[in-house]
Order: sequence, then structure tokens, then C-alpha cells
Amino acid sequence: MNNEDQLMTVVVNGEEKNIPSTFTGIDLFSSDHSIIAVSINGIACDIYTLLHDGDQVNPISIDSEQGLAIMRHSTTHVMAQAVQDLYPNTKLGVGPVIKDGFYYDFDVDKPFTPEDLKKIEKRMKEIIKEDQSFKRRSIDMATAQQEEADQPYKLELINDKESEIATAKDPTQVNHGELTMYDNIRKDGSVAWTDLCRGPHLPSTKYIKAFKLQRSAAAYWKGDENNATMQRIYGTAWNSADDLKKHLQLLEEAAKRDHRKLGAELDLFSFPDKMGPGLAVFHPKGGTIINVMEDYSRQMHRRNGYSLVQTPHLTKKDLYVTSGHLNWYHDDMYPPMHLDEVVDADGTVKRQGQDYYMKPMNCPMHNLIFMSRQRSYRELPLRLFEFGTVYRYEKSGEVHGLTRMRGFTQDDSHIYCTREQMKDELTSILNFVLQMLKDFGLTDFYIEISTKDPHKYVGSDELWEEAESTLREVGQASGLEFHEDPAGAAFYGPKISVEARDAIGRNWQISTIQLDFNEPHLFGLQYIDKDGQRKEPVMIHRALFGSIERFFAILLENYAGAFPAWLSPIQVEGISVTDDSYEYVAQICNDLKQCDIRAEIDNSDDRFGKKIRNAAKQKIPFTLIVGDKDRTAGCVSFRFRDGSQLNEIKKEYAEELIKIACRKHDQCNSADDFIAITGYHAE
RNA sequence: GCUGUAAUAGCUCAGUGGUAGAGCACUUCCUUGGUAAGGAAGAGGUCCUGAGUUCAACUCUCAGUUACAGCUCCA
Repeated sequence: MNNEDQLMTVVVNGEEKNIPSTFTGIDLFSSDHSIIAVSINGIACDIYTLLHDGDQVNPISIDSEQGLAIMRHSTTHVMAQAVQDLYPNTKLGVGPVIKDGFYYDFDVDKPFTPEDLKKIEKRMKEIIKEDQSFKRRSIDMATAQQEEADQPYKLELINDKESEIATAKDPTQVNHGELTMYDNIRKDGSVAWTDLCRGPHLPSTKYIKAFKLQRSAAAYWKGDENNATMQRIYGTAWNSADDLKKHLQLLEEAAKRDHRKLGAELDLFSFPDKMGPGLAVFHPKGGTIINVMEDYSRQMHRRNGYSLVQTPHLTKKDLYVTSGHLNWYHDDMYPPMHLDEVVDADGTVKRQGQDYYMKPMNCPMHNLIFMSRQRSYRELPLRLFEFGTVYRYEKSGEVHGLTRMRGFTQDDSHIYCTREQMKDELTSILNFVLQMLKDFGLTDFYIEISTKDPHKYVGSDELWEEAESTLREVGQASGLEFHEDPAGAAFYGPKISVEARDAIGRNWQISTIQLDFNEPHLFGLQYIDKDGQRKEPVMIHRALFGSIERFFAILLENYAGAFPAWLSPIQVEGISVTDDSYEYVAQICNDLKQCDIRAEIDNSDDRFGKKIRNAAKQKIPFTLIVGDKDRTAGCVSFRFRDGSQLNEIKKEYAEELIKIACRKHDQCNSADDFIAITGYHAE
């Protein structure tokens, strides 16, 4: 820190403080023109924010979210400096802060290799050690253009800014007509590096305590695929080596839980190359889980007044012309099969063929069911439900495991109701969703409502207003965390979606409930009302799992493969300690099977310890262990996932307990869980 | 689709311009074992596909396919 720097006086919590003015940065791009000042207080680094016009300062800690962001932003500058040191031809893009880290985009001669990243990290550490201070200076447009003459991307930003000022209705509300440069100053006062940047930054590089460059990847300039491709380096930075370590461990944990990895390890599903991208086969164990999910879903849908229907995977083109999908969804549809064309030997077409498409959505078919006869208001709400497998031609780079597939199954329903019924219907759907998520063990979620984009919508304002306020009312009545996504709705109707957080804090969009003011009109859907008049129903699209494969993946990652017993593909694994006990265990497993318990016996020639290990690796909830001691006493022993045990339980009682434990939705990983769930008591 | 990286046994991965390797899994035999890996033998390969360079290509070059990371996209 340079003690000759000019000090500025600000008021912090009513107390006057002197802050080196060189450590301040004016945030030109923010609407409130706030200044962020950074100062040093002993060893600790304090960061203050203050308003441009006043002297009121709100101190923030470097450990706060904003403090961390400033630190990460400073780190990205150090990275850019290191890159330019090592690769002098590099042109700079932008280097913002993102969740848990930062990136910087570079235009370089050739992409970075992992070795390059190591070199850059090394150079960064040198820069940090040099204790370079970040010094801010304000400059005007012309100076900025001059200084950044050899940086085409920075120039573009400056020019963007210029035209923004020129076209702004009230220029004073945009910015001060000046830009900020940051110089990195060495101890000897020389300038090590300069970057056009709004700031703010740390006082100096030495406050960067722990960082790591994670990966490099391509990104488009300004995120537009028509623009130049830049090389982006991602990094993460924390205020202590411990925090960094914790973060990296969390990432490792997430990688271990990756459903694609677990899917292979637990033999649940695979993506055979011979089938093509985005298409999966579910193996016996994965298929079992999918079936349990579907059984649950069917039962709950029947209970909630839905009618189960079935529709084909292929239809004539006309249907998607009517629905409009061919018009605005064309790129995501598999190309058509041209069928039934008859051509003479001389080449003349005797009979025109027609195109058939794989279905990307189920709604047009459900509409056909609605239209299959006249409908009375007495039938409404009509709730048509189906596990509909749809095919969408996702671009090659967009497919991802089970979460983004080219063929997947929706738990899809279309509900036709009157406007008066809309509110009750939405309420009951939301309750349905919440019950389902709870049953599957997801307890942390929030809802989001997407409202009308005023530039792009169909239907009457009045209807939109009613629908949106209904959605909002229903959403708020649920008592859940509630977010708005203004203007985020599709043109045909507002939407409410449920997002869940999994066991390691990641967000997943799960259920969507979408009102549709467009399709009933396009299809001419009508019902006969009380007064004998034909009226158009309101249509609701909704999927609770969303995609059954994606929901499966979320569950798999949430539980890291250790599913609750009711979902486990194998619920009970019988292990005999000796051959003499094998038949006894086999009989118990067979008894359980007859009661729909998924029980298997380990018939391998492995040693006992190996059998235990195999059952544990498969994350089987209940391992049934029987040796001669148990057998002669007519007993069995249980081993649970955490290694805990319940020993010498009478065979018949054990079978009853298993049936109870496999029916309940609670997670059961230990003897204590098991006792709590089944009410087991020693005899 | 774009940029990059990769592709070797069922899985995880070594390796080399000149007979193809390990661990796990699998098969058989031995082992009869009380709480996370008993022993031995065996089988298993178009080194992703195609073209090129070369006396010789799994290895180098080009193209394609597929996967991964990121971008873009997911009404």
C-alpha cells in the first residue's frame, strides 16, 4: 500500500474514516452510481460501499457475498494479466464473476491446454506475491479508445457505451460519460498491466488467498453464436485455502454422484452407441425403478381424478400443422417419413404420399381425444393422463445423460376445464405436485411464476390477468418460497413451475403447469355449457416429474444411488453364511417375492465377506444374513447400509417388518431408521 | 450446431511406428467361510470407422462417428 495516496473521508456508521481514494472504484454501470471503496484495517481487509452523492457508508466484509465477488473479480484480472504476460498477442474479452468463481474470455492464437493453465496459475501466484496494487483512474471516451486501440473487443465495448449514451433519453441517468481504467502498480511504482474495467477491486493482489483455475472452454463473444469464438478460462477463488478445499470437495462429491457414472456402476441404464445420441436403454434394475415410479404415478393420478389414455408415437403431418408445432417447433422435430407414395415405372406420381412425424409432444393427440365426441360441461374438468414418450431432435451438443434426451417420457396431462374451474384445478395440481415431491423425498423446493411478455402473446388481456392472478394466488397460498419471472411466459399462456434443491444444494426445474390460450382455439375445442351454448375450454398442460428419465436422474443424484427401500431395485439381498443355510435363505427370499418384495439371494461362490461387500456396493437397503446359528433358532439377522445390525429376529416377524419397511417412503439407512419406520421391538 | 479434449477387453485405465497390457468383472476348479476383496487356471481385442503417409500404423495425417467439458439452445 502506498502511504502517499490521497485519503478521502467517509462516514462509516456515523464515524468518520479515512480511506485511500486510490482504492475506490466508481461503478459507472450501476443504476445508483454507487462507489465501492476498499480499505485496509490492520491485517483484515474491509470493503465499504457508499453512495456517490452522499457520505453514508455501509461497511461490508471481504467474507460477505459482495466482498467475495470483489476478490474474485480481482483474481480474474490477475489471470488476464498472467495470460497476456505469457501470450502477448492475446486480445481480451470480458471477465465477470459467476457463482463460486470467475472467468475471462480471451482471443488467443491456439486454445489453452491443461499445461497452459498450470503455467498461468504459476504466473498468477507470482503476480499475487508481487503485491501489485489496483489503481483506478477515470478517463474519457476518447482516451479510452486511444488506450485500447489494440484491443478490438474492449473497443467494441467502449463504442457500445458511446452509442448507449447517444441514444439514451436522459443521458444523466446512464453514466457520467467517463470510463474507468485499472492499472496494476508494482511496488516500484511502475505499471505492470492495465485493463478497462468498471471495478471495483481489492487494494492489492496480496489479498487473494486461494484460487484455482478449473478448465478452459470455448465461448462466443457476447454469447452470440454468430460472433467470434473466444477461449474462456474458468476459475474459483476463496478467502482461505480451507474454503477452496471445501469447495473443490463439494465439486468432487457432485462428480461422484453424477447419474451417468452411478447409472453404469449400479447397472441401471446405458446409452449404446449403436442406438444413437440421446437414447437410453434401462437395464433390469433401472427399469424396476422406472416401473415403481410409474406405478406410484398411475395410482396417484387415478386417485386425483385423472383418466389414463394411450396415444401413438407417430402421426400424420396435418396434426402438427393444426397445432402449429410444425411452424414454430420444426427444428426440434425428427425429419418426416414420407409414406404411401406410388410412382409408376415412368416416374409419374400415381398417388401422393404423405409425411409422418415422431411426436415431440402429446397435447395434439389428447386434443383429438377431447374432440372424439361432443363434450358436456358435466364432464369438465376432463383430465387426460399418459406416460407419453416424445422424440425431440436436440442438437448433438445439447444431449446430456438422462437430463436432456432425444427420446424421453413425460408424465403428461392435459386438463380441459371452464374458467370458473381454473383456480380449483391449479390448486389441486400444485398440491398434487407437492405431495409427490415429498413422497419421493425432495423437501426443499420453491415455485416460480412466469408472466406475460407484453410484446408477444395471444388471447385476451382479461384472460391473462385472471390466469396470472390465479396462479399467483395459488402459489402464495402454498406457503412456499415464491419467485416471479416477469415476461417469462410463452406466448400462449402463463406458467408456474416447481424447482427443487437436491441433497447437495443444486437446483432442478421439475414440474411445470402451463396454461394454454392458444391450442383450444387452433383445434376448435368446445363443450356444451349449461345454457346449451358452445364454449371454449381452458387448457392446462402439466407434467409433474417433467420427464421421467430426468426425474430419475435427479433422484439418483439426490440419493447418490442409495434409494429409499420402496424405490430400490433390490430391496432385500439374502446372504447365507454357509451352504447349509442356503435353502433356508432362498425360501425366505421366495416368500418375500410372493408378497411383491424385491428380494434376491446371493448365489455366488464368493466368500462371506465378499458377499457383504457386493451387497454394500449395490447400496441394497436390507441385507438378510443367515448362518447356522440363525437357522437353527428360526431367525435371521439384518444388516443396514451404514453397517448397523439387528440380529436374531424370528423369521416370520422379520418378513412382516420387511413388508412394512418396503412400503414406507422414508429413507432407511440404519437400524435406528428401521426401528423408527417399522416399530420393531425385541420380543 | 460451435470450440476443445478424448475413444485400447464387459468396466476403470496403462502402453508402443515392428508378437496387445494391468486391476476389477466373467467361466471353471479348489476353498465351507459370521460382517466390505480367499486361491489357482482360463476365456475374452477389427486398439471407434474409413482413407492417406510408410517396407511396416493401434500409434503419424485427414475425414467421419460417438462421448466428455463449455458455449448456444431447452416454446
